[in-house]
Amino acid sequence: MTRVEAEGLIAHDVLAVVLRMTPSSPEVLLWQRAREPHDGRWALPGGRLGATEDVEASVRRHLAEKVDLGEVAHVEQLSVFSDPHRGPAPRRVATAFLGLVPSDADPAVPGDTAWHPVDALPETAFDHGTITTAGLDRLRAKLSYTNIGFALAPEIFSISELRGLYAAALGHRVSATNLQRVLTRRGVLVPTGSTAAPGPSGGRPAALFRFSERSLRVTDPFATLRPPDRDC
Amino acid sequence: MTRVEAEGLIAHDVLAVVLRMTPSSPEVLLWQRAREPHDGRWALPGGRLGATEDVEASVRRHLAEKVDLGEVAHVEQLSVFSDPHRGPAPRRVATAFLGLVPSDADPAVPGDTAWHPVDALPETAFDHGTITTAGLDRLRAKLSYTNIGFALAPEIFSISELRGLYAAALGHRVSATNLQRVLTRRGVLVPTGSTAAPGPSGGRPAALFRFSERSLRVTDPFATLRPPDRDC
DNA sequence: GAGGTTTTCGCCTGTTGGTCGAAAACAGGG
DNA sequence: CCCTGTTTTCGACCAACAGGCGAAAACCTC
Repeated sequence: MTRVEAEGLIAHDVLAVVLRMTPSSPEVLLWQRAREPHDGRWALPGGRLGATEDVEASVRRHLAEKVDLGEVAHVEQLSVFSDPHRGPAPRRVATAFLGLVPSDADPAVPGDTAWHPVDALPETAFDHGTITTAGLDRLRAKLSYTNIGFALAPEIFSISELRGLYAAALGHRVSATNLQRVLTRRGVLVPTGSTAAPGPSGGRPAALFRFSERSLRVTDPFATLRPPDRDC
Repeated sequence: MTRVEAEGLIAHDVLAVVLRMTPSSPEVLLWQRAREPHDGRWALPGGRLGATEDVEASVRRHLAEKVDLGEVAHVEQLSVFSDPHRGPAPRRVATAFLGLVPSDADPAVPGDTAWHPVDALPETAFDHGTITTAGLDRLRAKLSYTNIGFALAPEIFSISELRGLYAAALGHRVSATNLQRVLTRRGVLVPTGSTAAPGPSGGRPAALFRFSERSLRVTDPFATLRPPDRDC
């Protein structure tokens, strides 16, 4: 046992599951390792926690090396991964984050970095496959009771586009009727008044919407067992 | 800068917000520090992450020093607290957990340890007040869409007792009618068939219930925007 | 203008949660 | 033994909400 291990000092990493929706499937941002351990495998972006930053600042700093931070619309903490055998020695503890990139953004990425559909991941390094799944699960859950869709969608979009994004994230079909009604009733979606140009094969032009807020908010009906009389 | 700081090695602690419901208010388990820093202030139970354990195993180990682990019905990870200035140097990162103790348990605790109502906390050490609030917020949210009440209630209980626990945790009155209907419909509550003895002033004897499962489960209606046809 | 395509909107239905009041089941006192 | 007070339970009603369907609207090309 080395001196630092005896003192209980541990290397702390931050990692980000950065997701983007495509018409067919969610994609996660991975980079290919070029050295041992796990040479050649694909890993989540991240790196060491610095001495003067908290974990969120750290993950943003490391993310900036792989993707334009302006394109990342939302970042939130996921969970700590600390199994002593999650990687080869020496031991490393990682705080994982979820990052979301709107579907219309196509940020430039370094040569070792690429988007991979989550249902056909390459061989991943360490426990990064598990962490990716945890990120997607979190997104799916929050789509139901928050306005987190703002981080997947362009500024302006039609209900059809939004339905495609929700369907890709959730993995099942979504009713456009219901989606519009639920999100507008909750006040997360507001009409812009303008309409999009119809497609090449015609069709009624789609009304365009935007999210009322572009930061995370939990919507009301989340809380069953409410206080009486709507107050407290 | 010392050698270990240059290497990015950081002390990692685990902390637990252990909550218990009383008729008047939630209580959190705190112990009084007997040395600097923050000598005399009250702190959450916890300690260093060991070399051969993950964070959950670690928090259970440290918790066992303060309270009988058999009385802790549920433990889950909350969040990482990593502000470089959350305490005096040297820097420490902490993974916080939420622990729940049923209301009928009254575990023996060491002399430096005591339960404190969360609405009248003593002067707390470091950021432990903030962490306590985060724990209570998590509990309140999960009461709505999971069966987490199992960790607050005795094995067998009446609806009135359960209503008291929910009211204490949520901070507002709860309808007994609605609570019973919602929880039984979701299948988290099942009647035992037996009834309790009436109180000293009479009254109809209360039917007794128990939770169908004593491990965390997310209940269905949580997911709005369901897949079509109830399948998929 | 006719036919095809896409989106939008109104209507209906089943489920859920909130509220209220009546009824049930007990104790104690006259 | 009946009446009152107390506590719990249950049924009924209502409002809000999500899911589904089909008609209508608004565009295209031919």
